[in-house]
Amino acid sequence: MTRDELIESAAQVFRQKGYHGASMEDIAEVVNLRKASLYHHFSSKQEILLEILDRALQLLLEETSAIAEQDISADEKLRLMIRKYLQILAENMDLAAVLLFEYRSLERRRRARHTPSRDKFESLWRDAIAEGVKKGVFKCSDPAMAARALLGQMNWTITWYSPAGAKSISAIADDYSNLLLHGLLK
Amino acid sequence: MTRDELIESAAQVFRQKGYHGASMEDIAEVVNLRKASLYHHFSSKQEILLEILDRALQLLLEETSAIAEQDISADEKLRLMIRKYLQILAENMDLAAVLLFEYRSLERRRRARHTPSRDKFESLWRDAIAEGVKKGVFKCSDPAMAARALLGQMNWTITWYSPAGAKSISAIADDYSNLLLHGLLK
DNA sequence: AACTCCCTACCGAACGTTCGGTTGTGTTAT
DNA sequence: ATAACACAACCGAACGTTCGGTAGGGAGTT
Repeated sequence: MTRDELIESAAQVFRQKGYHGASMEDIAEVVNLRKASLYHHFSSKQEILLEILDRALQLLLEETSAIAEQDISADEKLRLMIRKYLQILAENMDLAAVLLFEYRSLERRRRARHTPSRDKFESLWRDAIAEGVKKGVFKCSDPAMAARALLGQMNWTITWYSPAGAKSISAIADDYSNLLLHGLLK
Repeated sequence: MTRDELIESAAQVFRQKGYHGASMEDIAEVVNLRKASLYHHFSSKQEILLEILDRALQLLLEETSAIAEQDISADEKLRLMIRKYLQILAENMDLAAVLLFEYRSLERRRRARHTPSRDKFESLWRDAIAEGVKKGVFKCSDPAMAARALLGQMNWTITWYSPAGAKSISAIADDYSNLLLHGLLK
């Protein structure tokens, strides 16, 4: 039983029941172990949660920051970042859902350790938009708020998206991009 | 101690700790009662949760549907609905946060009773956008998805908004409206 | 006024259950 | 032999819920 498998299964349980609603026995059941055995791999339930959050954020940070560093037009960059973000979200729905919805279940001290990466991630989007404004391709009075609006609509996707649904992730990404860039008005 | 005060206080605790993370004693403490006394007003913890969700949704549904029925231009209607939605969210942050983030903690049967109102609420937004498309003022290939995108960014606001922050709710509503209608591109 | 009766609101104590976590002992693979 | 891994059994604490009972105020009767 690898650490990654345990993390993945725990994320699945946490996503389904919430952190406090899920017991160590619930997690153990998924991986066919007794709950005592989990303590051979992790020191506490909180450590599992932290590892899920760190891992999920790392996935998102790595791949989107690589795009953010590219030297391409601001609107094209945003399109690519949106697509990549949604892709990772869809490919790691359990991890991502826990990252987005169980953050507050992390106790103070662990949360303090995790938060800097979160801020760094948000600034990635803020900077991408601000860059477009500076270059004269975007008009936007408050890039920080536009970034949060965009992140909000993308994050919320996880509450309704299903791989079995009619729309593929890349189709959703295109819709989001067009909506964000061109708006609703004719 | 009125039922409304209890609901409000319970929402505050649920928002802070999550449904499963909050104990009946936590709630009782806020209203200066013993936990046993709560069972004079409610039959169970689940009933409290359901009542919070119903109440929050009712607030949102009543006021936004009144706007949706008005005979005004599609873009103006959307602006008003966005403003009203965010207003109610901000004025009832505890109730709203529980509605948005603790939905899944509601057990099956109670959830089944609550869900129809949710669907009705979402269709309100979908119809508002579809109406604009039909009248030729919006261009949008998938109104249902645009509605979910909009709801996503508005809902996410509750994760970062603070009444003490720099931006007022109506300023945020204007930003969201402009972004949604005109887009980011110059 | 004095009395009984009832009702709402509340509480202390305890119930059975489940929780996260520990301990000690086996089993397996190197 | 040794280290890694898994297990059964167990612990104290906390959980949601129940129960018997108390305090106090209003209504109705005498």
